[in-house]
Amino acid sequence: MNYKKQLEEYFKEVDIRCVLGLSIDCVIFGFYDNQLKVLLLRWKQTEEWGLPGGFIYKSESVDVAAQRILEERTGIKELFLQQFHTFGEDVRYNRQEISQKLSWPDTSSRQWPDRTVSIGYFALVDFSKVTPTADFLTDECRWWDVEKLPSLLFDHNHIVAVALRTLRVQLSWQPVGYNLLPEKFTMPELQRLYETILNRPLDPRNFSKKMRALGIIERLEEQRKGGAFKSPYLFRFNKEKYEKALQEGNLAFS
Amino acid sequence: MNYKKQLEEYFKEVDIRCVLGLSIDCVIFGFYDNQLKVLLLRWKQTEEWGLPGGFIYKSESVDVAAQRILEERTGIKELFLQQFHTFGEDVRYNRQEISQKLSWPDTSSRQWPDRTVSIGYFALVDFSKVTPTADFLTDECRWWDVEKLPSLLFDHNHIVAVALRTLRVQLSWQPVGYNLLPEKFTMPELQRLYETILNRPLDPRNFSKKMRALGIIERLEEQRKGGAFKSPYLFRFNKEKYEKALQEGNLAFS
DNA sequence: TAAGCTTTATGTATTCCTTACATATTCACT
DNA sequence: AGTGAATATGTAAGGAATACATAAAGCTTA
Repeated sequence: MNYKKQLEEYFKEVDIRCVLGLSIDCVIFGFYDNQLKVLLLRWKQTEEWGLPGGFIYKSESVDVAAQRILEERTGIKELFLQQFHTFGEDVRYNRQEISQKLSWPDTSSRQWPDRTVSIGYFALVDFSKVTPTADFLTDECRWWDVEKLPSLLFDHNHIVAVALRTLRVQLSWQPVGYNLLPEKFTMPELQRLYETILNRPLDPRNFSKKMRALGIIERLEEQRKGGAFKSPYLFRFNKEKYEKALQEGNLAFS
Repeated sequence: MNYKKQLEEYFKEVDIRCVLGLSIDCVIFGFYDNQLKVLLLRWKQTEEWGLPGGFIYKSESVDVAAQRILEERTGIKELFLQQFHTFGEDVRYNRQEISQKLSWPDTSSRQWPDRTVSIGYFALVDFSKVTPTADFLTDECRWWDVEKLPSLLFDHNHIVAVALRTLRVQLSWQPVGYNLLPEKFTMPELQRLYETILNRPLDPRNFSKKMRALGIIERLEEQRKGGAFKSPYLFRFNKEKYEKALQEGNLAFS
């Protein structure tokens, strides 16, 4: 089988070029249709889904590896990317089960150690800018509603849960959410984003007041037409003001 | 030289028993004399200081390894211990320089890869409960004022800086500071702790009000005698109330 | 083209939290 | 008994968070 051969080659390459026993897993968040989405890959010739991930070259910074993996496996460049936790349980998952599910070739000749420690990164991306594309290891790549994930490979459900918790905490600290929206967005869109991530309804008057008080977004004259209702104004995130507010410490959101 | 032999043996053991290319570094914070302290070790036959650290057994959870290392190298059990960052730069430090400084034996025969990725943990301990003790790799173990650290081995100054930043953020989020104080403490002691970590003065009336409003400490009838001044009341941290407040989300401190 | 439906935009009163600020008290020491 | 040093504490003002309701806009469709 061609794929199996490819996989063997890949593992051989990894064993030679990469740091043994370490991997990177990326939780890529996007926002669409008022839902927080996660980008998942379906492994070739299986119905098994998992997070995009990969390995670290022997003389490569882990941060750079995370960026590279993200780019290799999703085509996304320049995004909000942050390390959030390193997963080092002694038993992260049933290795035999995984090997079976993915029809992995016999790995007994590999250099790879029994246990893999994985460094978790999460990314926030503009949903509209991503074209999910499967790569040589996978048959399919698509967004999944974070609330409706299937049972994932490895300990990836757990990793997503930790990433999500981290995202929630971060959102209360600094307005990272902008990274999930296109350049121009409306106030209701922003509110939906917050409501979705924080998982609770927010009052539109208070939300608008608070967001505008932060002084890091600016209202454009443009409005978004097309809906069967009053056209909302468009806003834009102002990075300079954001950096300034960051330095001055006026950034908390509760 | 006996020590050099010991070191060789140790490295050999590590190569056999431990996960290759991964290490753990612990930043142990204590509080004394109104100063935030960090526990450092001086390597044998050198004047070089570094963080306590170690390696992970092949089938050991990284969290457990961190606890074990802490216990092995400081005698401390049961403490607040938390993973805060994984350091995976391609060049974390000048390896040759380190090898020279520590008079390491020739390591060319080792299994160990060129680059080590280190998982950082920070610990908060009751200063009075720790008896700094050097181990077989070190000549001396003592507390250093976090503001007056010497130039440390590896990238340990950087690791301490990141740990400190994390601690500051955490302190604004939840009252982790209790872990740095003995069971009974006075309000001024608690205030000094916060002032030290946050690096700014706080108003005693407001501080007391706020702390008591959190509802997680209780005032005892006891007072601390001995100073040439009004005896302060003793307080105790109430863990049950704390857990409850945590669940209800009433824990932020700004 | 008018009515209807849906969504957006917005102000005010109340409460709560944060901040600023000064003095009386206690205890040991002399 | 007086002194010095640290502790304990209340109140007023300002700012932020919350609760709450209605008018206007834009498309649909009758």
